[in-house]
Amino acid sequence: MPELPEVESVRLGLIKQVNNAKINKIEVNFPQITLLPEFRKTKPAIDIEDFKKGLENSQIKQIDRRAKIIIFQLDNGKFMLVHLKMTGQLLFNKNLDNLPIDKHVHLLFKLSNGYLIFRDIRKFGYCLKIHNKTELNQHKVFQNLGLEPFSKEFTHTYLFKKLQLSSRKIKSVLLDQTIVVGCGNIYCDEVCFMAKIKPYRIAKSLTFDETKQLYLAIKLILKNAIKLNGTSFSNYRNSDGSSGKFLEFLQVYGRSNLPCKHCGSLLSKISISSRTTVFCNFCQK
DNA sequence: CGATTCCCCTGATAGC
DNA sequence: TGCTATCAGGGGAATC
Repeated sequence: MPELPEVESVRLGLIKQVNNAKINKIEVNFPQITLLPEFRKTKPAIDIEDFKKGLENSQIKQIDRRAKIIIFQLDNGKFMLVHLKMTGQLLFNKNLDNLPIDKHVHLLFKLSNGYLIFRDIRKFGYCLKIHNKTELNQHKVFQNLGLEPFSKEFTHTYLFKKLQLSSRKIKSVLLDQTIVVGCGNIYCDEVCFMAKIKPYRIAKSLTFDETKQLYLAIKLILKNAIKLNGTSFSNYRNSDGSSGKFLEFLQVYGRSNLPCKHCGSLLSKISISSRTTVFCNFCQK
């Protein structure tokens, strides 16, 4: 389940592999993947030729990231947006034989230096062609996004102000991408554990100091996870097909009823925002 | 405004 | 063997 560290790892891998490569040809196996999921039923007519024409014969000049969205900047002024959602993968290899070509490969990019595939078992992800910079900046997927966790605007004070305004559970706030982007189910639980705060605490009940612990935990957990190329719990892979190595450092996620690595008591499992949530009833206050 | 629930989709797993 | 139910959880949308 790609969250910010996984998406960032894919982006960094792709920069090494495909930056400055030319997109010669694109094979589209599942045209619906070029639309946002919410439009797939109401917009059955998909102009695949327009999608291909906009992207083929261009050169990849830059690969950026906003929240969990990867942004390819092309030399023809167009952009390509990719969201991996739950099971999406962007995989590159010089040889096609080294890639997992199956029914889940929705897009095949034939590049000047190899092959890039967009593979997504559950089809929640998307790959959009963006006509120009104006369309990019005004695109709905970027509206209502909160601060990047590593931006200078994201401060302890900012987080404290946001939490003071909220009567929601702290984990719901962390999952809410309009406050600060990047944390999904895995890292929310890990952040709460590191900050020693129970995930069901009401946001505005956190003290200034607790908020500081939470703030530091968000940055430290995400930073460490990026350093280890993310967490490969199930489907996630880096762009070269390798697994992320943060899995062994997980303290609570996926460990319900197992002993807490800190105090040894069994970890609790509850549901918050319809998400499985694991925490230590003793270490977290 | 928030909380809840359902939905998109497929694979893994459990139970009968 | 094979059917059915449940779970996984990023994000949008409908409902209360």
